[in-house]
Amino acid sequence: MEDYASLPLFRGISGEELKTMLACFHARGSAYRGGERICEYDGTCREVGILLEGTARLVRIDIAGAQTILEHMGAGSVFGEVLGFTSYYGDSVSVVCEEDCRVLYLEYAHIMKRCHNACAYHSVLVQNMFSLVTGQICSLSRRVEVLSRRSIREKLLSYFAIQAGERGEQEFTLPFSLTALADYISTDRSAMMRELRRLREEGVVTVSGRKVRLSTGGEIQI
Amino acid sequence: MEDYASLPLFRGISGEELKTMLACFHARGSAYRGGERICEYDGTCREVGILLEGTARLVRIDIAGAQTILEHMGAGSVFGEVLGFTSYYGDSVSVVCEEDCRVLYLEYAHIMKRCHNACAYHSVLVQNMFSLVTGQICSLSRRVEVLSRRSIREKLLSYFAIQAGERGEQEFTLPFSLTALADYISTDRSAMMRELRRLREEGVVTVSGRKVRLSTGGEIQI
DNA sequence: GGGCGTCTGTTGCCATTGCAACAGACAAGT
DNA sequence: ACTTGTCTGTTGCAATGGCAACAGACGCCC
Repeated sequence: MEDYASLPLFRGISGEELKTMLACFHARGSAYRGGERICEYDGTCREVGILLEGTARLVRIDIAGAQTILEHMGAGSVFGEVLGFTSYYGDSVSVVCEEDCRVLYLEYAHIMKRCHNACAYHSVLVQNMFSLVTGQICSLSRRVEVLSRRSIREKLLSYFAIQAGERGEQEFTLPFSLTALADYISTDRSAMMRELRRLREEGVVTVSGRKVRLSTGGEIQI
Repeated sequence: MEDYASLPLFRGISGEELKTMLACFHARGSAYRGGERICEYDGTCREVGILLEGTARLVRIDIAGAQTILEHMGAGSVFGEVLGFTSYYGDSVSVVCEEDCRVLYLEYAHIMKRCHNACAYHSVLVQNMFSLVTGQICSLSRRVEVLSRRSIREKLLSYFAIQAGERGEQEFTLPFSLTALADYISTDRSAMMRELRRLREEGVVTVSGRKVRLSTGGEIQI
């Protein structure tokens, strides 16, 4: 049974009940190594994946080969084509493993249909899934908030402010490498480094490695 | 009872049952005029709104007064602070009425809790809500797809390609004014007009008013 | 140790873009 | 008819940012 019960998706569901549910949903597990492609959104995938262990990213690769990270995922994250991301015109969207992953798959149709077994906690699962998806909206809207800024400086400050706000502190550690951060805010890495240096010189932020500290009042002087 | 049954949120729920459910959820209606603020995401709103009639937009206004449209909503759209959007640090997020609106509010807590009345279609409602929220993810991720392009030209072509793809045609009508489009892709309006003219001169697109036509193969030559 | 890959950090150059400041078209309201 | 507001369309100018092309640091594997 493992420790499924500790996953957000199964919160409030007893271990016994979960066991029968997983069978009912045709649950299956898989493991992946770093760099491997977990799945591709090509219109055929009708399952929902739950990341049990490891980290992964949802990336879009366009015709020219340019990559965009759509989402970062850690343990407990859910993904799946049915959850709203779609690919367009030669662009490919796929989930790629970063650190070695273990994934649990559930059939979407079984989650959504009224189950003829009428598992007692079926609706609890749907509600949990709902709150996970809501969390995705939250992180996507944060991304839009950052991307909609006009200059690199504003993008950085907006991103830093959001991070600091989530932690409730003026200091935090980036969940990214700086290279990935440039990707996240969709700018040229060297241009971002340049701007980062200016921010440092002006004393707005202190950056060392992945540690970032906003100077007091730093979030006001946009 | 009106025509609630035709709303995506209530799909599959019979009129009689819906009546008792609405009472159970403490549903209430409101009407708004164009330009009015429907609600503000200030941490106090625990309801889900369903747009019955009219159009509205979800906008963020930052400290400097700059507006960003986070979402466009038509009849059937759901909104609410509990659905994932949040505001940060003096930025205000609110739903603003465009065309005169009628809105139905449901209490989020009642939707999510297992109802002691055990309405038969409670879980259908949750599932419908789930698919609406999934649709929001879809539109947000499209927005990210557009915003993550580096140049105005790429943003426009990416946006056009997505629109054309949704309609399944090379010609379509913008749901926006050009001014709002510049806002959507987060660039300076005049710079966008300039780029639009270049695209027109190069024969990549034909733009007249809000009608846009992509030249055949136009979506390839990014 | 040597090779490989990824990440950080830097610089010069030029196209792109944001900004300010226009002007005309059009609709709605008084 | 006049005002008001919003939308479209344009231009000059300055600065921002993207690109190419570096070099050093670090970890990993053979």
